[in-house]
Amino acid sequence: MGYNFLEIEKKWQDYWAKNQTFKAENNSKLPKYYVLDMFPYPSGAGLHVGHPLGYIASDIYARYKRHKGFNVLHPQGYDSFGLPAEQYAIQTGQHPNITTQTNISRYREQLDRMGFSFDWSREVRTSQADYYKWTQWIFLLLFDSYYCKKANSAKPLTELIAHLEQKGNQDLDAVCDDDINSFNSSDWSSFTYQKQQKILLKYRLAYLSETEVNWCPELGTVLANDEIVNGVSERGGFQVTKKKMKQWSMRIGAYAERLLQGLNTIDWPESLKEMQRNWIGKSIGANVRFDIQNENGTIEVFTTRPDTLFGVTFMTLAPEHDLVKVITTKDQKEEVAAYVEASAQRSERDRMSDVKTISGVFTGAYALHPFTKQTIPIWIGDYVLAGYGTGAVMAVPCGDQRDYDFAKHFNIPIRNIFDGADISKEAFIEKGNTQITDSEFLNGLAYKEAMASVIERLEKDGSGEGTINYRLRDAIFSRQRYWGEPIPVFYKNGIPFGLKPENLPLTLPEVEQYLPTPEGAPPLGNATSWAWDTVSEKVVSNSQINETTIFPLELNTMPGWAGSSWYFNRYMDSNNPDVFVSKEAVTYWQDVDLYLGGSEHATGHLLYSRFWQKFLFDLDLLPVDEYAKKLINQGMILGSSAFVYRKKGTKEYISKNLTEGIEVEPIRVDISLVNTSNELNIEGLKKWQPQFAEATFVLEQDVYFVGREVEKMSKSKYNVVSPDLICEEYGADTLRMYEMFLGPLEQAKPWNTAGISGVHSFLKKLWRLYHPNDQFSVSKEPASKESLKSLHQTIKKVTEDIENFSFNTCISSFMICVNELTAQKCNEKEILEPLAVLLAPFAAHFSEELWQHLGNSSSISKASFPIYEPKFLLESSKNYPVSFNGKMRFTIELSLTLKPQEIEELILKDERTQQQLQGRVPKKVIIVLGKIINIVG
RNA sequence: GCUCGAGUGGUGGAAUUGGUAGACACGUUGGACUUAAAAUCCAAUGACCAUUGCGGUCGUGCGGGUUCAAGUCCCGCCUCGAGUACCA
Repeated sequence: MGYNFLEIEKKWQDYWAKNQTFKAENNSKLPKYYVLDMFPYPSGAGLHVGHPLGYIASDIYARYKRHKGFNVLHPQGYDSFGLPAEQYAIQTGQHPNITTQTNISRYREQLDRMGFSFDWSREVRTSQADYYKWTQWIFLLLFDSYYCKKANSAKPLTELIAHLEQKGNQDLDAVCDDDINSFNSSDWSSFTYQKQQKILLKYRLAYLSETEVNWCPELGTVLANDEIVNGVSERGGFQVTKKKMKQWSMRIGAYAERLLQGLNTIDWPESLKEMQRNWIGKSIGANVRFDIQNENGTIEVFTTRPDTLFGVTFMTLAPEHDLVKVITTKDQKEEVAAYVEASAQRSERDRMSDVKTISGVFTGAYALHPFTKQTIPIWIGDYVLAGYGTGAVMAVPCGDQRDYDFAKHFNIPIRNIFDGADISKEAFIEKGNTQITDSEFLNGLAYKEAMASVIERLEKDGSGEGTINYRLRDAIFSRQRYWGEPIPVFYKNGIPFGLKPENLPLTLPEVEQYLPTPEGAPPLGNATSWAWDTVSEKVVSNSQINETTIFPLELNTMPGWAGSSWYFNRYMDSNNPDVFVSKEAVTYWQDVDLYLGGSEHATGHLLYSRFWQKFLFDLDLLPVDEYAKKLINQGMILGSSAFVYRKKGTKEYISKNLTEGIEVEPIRVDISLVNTSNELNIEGLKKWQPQFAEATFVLEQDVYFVGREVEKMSKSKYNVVSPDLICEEYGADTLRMYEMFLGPLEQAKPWNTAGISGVHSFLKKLWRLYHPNDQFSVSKEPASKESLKSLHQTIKKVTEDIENFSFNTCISSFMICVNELTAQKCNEKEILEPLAVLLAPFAAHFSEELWQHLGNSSSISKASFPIYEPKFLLESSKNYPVSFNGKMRFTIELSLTLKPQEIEELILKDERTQQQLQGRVPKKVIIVLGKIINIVG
């Protein structure tokens, strides 16, 4: 009996499940460690070999930490609301819940097969009412909070109301919509209840607003930017238009600065932090107000270069800017109207893809320079975006390339205010030490001082102030979809009210049709009985509501990121029906110590979840305001698609190396029809799809060679490799180790089974070493010095490498160790015992089996990790190996005069060397001119 | 365009952060065992030259530089990947 992985793996998976080996306790004297994976969306295609990469890595670390004496929380769950299940429901009428359940069971089966040490007793599913109850609850908290800039924290809305009652909105420093007029306390009390609620909505962190969205009439839904390809919907290819809609939004902008600063406190990949920084897009500058000539009012602009204020020769407004209508002169009216109309027609995609075309039109109006009072022509141009800054810019052609191009195009004069700069060809955009000239009080100053000076002056004159702008937009929270969390809100006279928390969850109703209603309302509009039996009661219980009336519920659902923005906290206490997470649980677990997931979530999930965490922290519901101390992005495992080449317009397929000079269309074929030498199974292909049944093949050396291309693994590309087949053929332990051996964790790499036999034979080799004649056998004799040296070298290397998440080199170390032990014919218990524990995080089932053979009755996961003891390496070293750089002539000459003894003396004498060595034996000493230059060891 | 990241044998990838480049594995070649195959084990394997021995020369995308010493640091390019896109 050899290494029977199928039997061993089944046995231990059953054992772990039965004994709940990996259940984490919420109270323990052990230090805690929380290892989290980004939970998967259970898609119909099942897992492919790319999915488990991160799970394997986190599982290795979680198991390692258990051996190191930590109480490890390593949970898993499902992000189970989402579009594919809904699409499937639309096509087939099957309830998304059924699809989701089926997919989850399949995922669970696959995950179990790989031997992950998840604590399944804490599983969460975002689509389950006992989970989304709390998602809705958090929504209500956001709805009932505002952001106080003075405290730099979210606060309950009741505090805002108290302030408004006392002082109106005077002396209030809160984040809000920008269309609020000022009022005092008596104004406030004179407002109708209706009006008061409207004002409050402008402060709530979850608020309703008119937002421009990508509307697809055919699909009856709003699309995200990445669901639109070339101006039409990705799904179906339908026309997409701009539409203003009332949408729920989240004031994530209030947290922009804290989200930015928080990045400095967490150990996340620098590239990911950089992405978030860019996404938040902080820019420091000034708002400057220009009076309009012959007109009441001002134009406010945002600029990052207030130092160039004297270089302004025109201004540009976004076509959508409110003032356009007001200031345009009679003469220009027609032209301006036409331009505004034209740019409204252009989709954002158009405007983006066509950055080179310069367009604009003069309004006929003039602004006045705040200092010189000179007149400045006001233009309209679509290179200015309504949504950023103030929707208007002061154009400084000498210092900004776009302004420069615009000025050149329309023959607007350019003023050079940079001393000695050449602006004959392009703008001078450096911010260095170049002095500014021709700028009154700024003359002779450079960028930095000029900035400060201008801002000071603007603030004194009241025509502007230093300010900070963020690119980060508030996040739209409404989706016109069925398969998502219902938003727990109802309307009275158009004013939204939150349900009472005790009435949650507001469950998703049954509908006949998953499509929008004929009137264009979201799918929830199809619910005939929704809630009115169950919810009307709850609605009525709200004190503000007239009890006899029933009010409409919100028909939109929440976006995909709602449920995933707080799930990591739920795991800490996932079965608690009374709170989203208990104080005790969160006090013990605090935060995630290690979070693993893909970098594609950089500006989505990973930003929104940080936002919710900070919000819940502000309300004193969580102890920390960053939830993940360390994050690692595992690289994607890519597929290697196979292509056949059809000669254009024929049914003739040409082997890869013969296609040169022939016009061919590459067609993807299923990779199971291709072997590792890229030879095609032609008979298989003919059966695979009818289009190939009649095909003829042009071969080279009697075989058809396919082309290969590395791309994302996907069902539609026929390049998916399932882990089940690998487990069948080699076992889960081999799969786990091979995926790690493939290369560095963070790196993207194509899947390739070529090397898997190496990892598999490593396990077989180790198995054989302790199963001579197919019987388990260990020697009780003390181990040889050589074996101990091999073992401790491996302990040292593996421990270091696990800590650095360098799992690929760990596996190399194991292989070296086993090769050495085999060569020494070592089979001592003294070696095997620690080696089994060392290997346990990687080959979990394999180690359990050996552990049992060694006579242990409990799981190896309770064993403590072996400790490296330097003495085993020291004892076996007798001499200092010394090397010299053979290329250096004088080095050789000197070394010739030094005998090994003298070198040893030199080493012992040198204080710095001794410090550096700290008792270790040097591997190598570099000596130049009789001085120790460097020691390696 | 801008911002990050990466370029090492036939292949995946190591290299203790400036110290013998190519660990480990795949593949290839040769050998052992076997009637044979599978499995297993042993040896060779960066390139070129010399192989009657020792060996020698060149080599980490390209061109420079710093250093006793550079895959690693600095300057200038080239190629690929990711993110972002008129952000004032």
